[in-house]
Amino acid sequence: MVVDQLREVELDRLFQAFADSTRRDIVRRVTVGESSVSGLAALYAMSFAAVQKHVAVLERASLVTKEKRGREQIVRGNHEGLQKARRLLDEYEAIWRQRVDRIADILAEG
Amino acid sequence: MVVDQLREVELDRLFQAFADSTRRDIVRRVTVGESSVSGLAALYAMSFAAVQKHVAVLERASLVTKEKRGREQIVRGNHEGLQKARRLLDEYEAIWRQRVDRIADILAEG
DNA sequence: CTATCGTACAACCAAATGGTTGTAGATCAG
DNA sequence: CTGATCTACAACCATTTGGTTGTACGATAG
Repeated sequence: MVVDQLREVELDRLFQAFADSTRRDIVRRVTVGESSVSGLAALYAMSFAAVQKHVAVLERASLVTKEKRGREQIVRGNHEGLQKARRLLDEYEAIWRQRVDRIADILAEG
Repeated sequence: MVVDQLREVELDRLFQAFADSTRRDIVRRVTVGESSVSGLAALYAMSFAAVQKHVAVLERASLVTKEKRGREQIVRGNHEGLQKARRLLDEYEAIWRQRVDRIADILAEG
């Protein structure tokens, strides 16, 4: 399925975005309350440009949105991306539970 | 906290492991039913060594276990790693919900 | 015993990642 | 207007990643 290829790329980006502790921290912070890019940059021991790149990665993964306000760029958490990741892991868990149930069935038969 | 640094590295590995569609597929398959490394390798349009590396990444992330059986190496899904990832995303969702609730409270007051 | 199978691992390569510095354009404060 | 602030983006660099091929070795089948 062609559609699923898109979905796979989307998931690649999603999990890739989560695979860095600075980015996870940014998601946490902007979910609690919005912040400018420079506001975020002040929190980490790295350059502004580095933080800017992290925000860009999160934006591409739909985990965060950016909105211009004056000369600042306001970053906010985006629930949708989060839900997508959770839903996938839920699927995996469901598969796992099915397997456990099947084994339980086999044991019950024996 | 020093302990949390370990946890962060662990999470890096976990999400990094999920950030590849081949690896997600492997997790799905070996969760449904165990498989040898060569059995898995036969499924994908890449070399045995490449699949071997993917399995190693999953093993390091505790998403999969390997066990020698004769000359084969049997790969199985590991529920623990999956749960860890889900729990983290649950945390994020909880933070989000708190925020939404807070906004709802503010609106209720107004 | 010998050939084959399944695995491990090293060496190599191209591309992506995570960081840097530097330059330049808006926007705001005084 | 001038200077400071916030952002964007390019160029560069080291390391990691995802793939390859080739070699070696234990376990199994005939």
